[in-house]
Amino acid sequence: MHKILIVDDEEKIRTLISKYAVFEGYEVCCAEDGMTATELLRSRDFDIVILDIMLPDVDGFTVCRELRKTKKTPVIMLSARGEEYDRLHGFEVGVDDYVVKPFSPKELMMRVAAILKRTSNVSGDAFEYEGLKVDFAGRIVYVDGKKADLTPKEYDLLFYLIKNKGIALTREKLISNVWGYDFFGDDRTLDTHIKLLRKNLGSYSGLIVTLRGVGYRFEAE
Amino acid sequence: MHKILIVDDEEKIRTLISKYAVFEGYEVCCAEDGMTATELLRSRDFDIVILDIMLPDVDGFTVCRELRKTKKTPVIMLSARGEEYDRLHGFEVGVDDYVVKPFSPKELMMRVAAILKRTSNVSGDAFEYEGLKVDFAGRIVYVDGKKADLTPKEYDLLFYLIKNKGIALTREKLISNVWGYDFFGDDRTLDTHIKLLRKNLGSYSGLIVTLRGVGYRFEAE
DNA sequence: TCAACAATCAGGATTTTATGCATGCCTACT
DNA sequence: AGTAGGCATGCATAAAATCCTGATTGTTGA
Repeated sequence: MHKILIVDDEEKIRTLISKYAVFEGYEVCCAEDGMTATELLRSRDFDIVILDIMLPDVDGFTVCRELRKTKKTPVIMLSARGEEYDRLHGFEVGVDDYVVKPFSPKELMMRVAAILKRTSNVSGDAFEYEGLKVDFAGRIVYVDGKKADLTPKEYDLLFYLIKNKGIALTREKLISNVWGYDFFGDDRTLDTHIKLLRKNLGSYSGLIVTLRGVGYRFEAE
Repeated sequence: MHKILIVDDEEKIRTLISKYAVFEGYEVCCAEDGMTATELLRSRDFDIVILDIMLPDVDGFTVCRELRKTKKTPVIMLSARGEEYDRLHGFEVGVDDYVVKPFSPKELMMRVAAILKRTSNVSGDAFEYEGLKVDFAGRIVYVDGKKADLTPKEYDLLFYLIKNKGIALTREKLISNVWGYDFFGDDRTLDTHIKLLRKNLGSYSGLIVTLRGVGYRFEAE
């Protein structure tokens, strides 16, 4: 179950979003000012934050910037109509999406779902799916609790696949991203590494799906 | 052209919205009470419904709830000022957006456009029509929730059809775009792939309409 | 009804991927 | 230095999956 933090000074808005979010099955937590939000974000882990720009004390951007110093929890900004220019500003701070007030709660929930789908499993510095775990910081792969012995290339390949899970990756894309744009090796090279990687993933080898005539796709979910 | 149903008991309101909607190029239909609206919604397909809460017979929520039993046509609710609490009630019923009276017709039209844009099938990287869903990024096709197993050609063909939905595509056009300008294969080749594709689409095979002497057209709506 | 066109079918041809093995490079250790 | 071992790569072959074709059957519209 995903945890959402809703930050807005208007009680009506908080309640509205909250209701929809609970209805969608999320665990909700609210804050009405920037300081409280920052404190909550520091002490607890949320899966996503819905953040109003205009807050009584510090503004939403500051909260976001502060958050970014330690975590990369996804952020959706709520901006009042006519604050469009903030959009550019926001991306520098690391905002994931924008919704302009007055908004449709349904649309907001759709965006939340979209972002969560994109970031689920890949929570910052680790990926986990059933018995498969990848520690990005340590470059360690666990298969059913046991360390799997991946070679550098195998790890790089797996890493790229996971980072783009659910997306059809062409052979070209894989090769140029894992090997480098200047690599002109044999096409079979990729096959071979996929094979080795699959072998190492044991029962999870099926997560790497072959797309004939296209490439591969990593499927977790 | 999108079809709108306007439901309101006040004739003045209906006319006002209607005028703007026609001006924006929508096809408009009106109802002045809940029963008529429900009947219309059942017998015909609209792209969006603008629904007043206060109606002479059943209220807007009931109409919406009834509608939701069979369709997911987007709904914009019109509520009189001071009925804010209804907002919270609305989510249970599946309302997409709210507009408080008195409203600016321009704003209403903007919201209509926003919702239509968001719900009109091809929303960026996915296509959805009833139980048929195509995830373009992942090259995955879902038929009634289940993954369909398309071959590369089948997928390419479907993709091209969807990207050009509503447009009559000649055989030549299809072949040169899906196979390549230099392909001089048999005409049966296209037939065969259409057949296989239809088979994979199951109950949605009818979306691919045969145009005798011309080619095919993908129809979603 | 007839002619034109589309749908269907099955199997051989073709394309693409998987696999196993050999090679050569690089690093670490002796 | 020399050497062993690990790793990336390339190739040959095996195994699939997918495509295409031509004959045949079914359907449509004038």
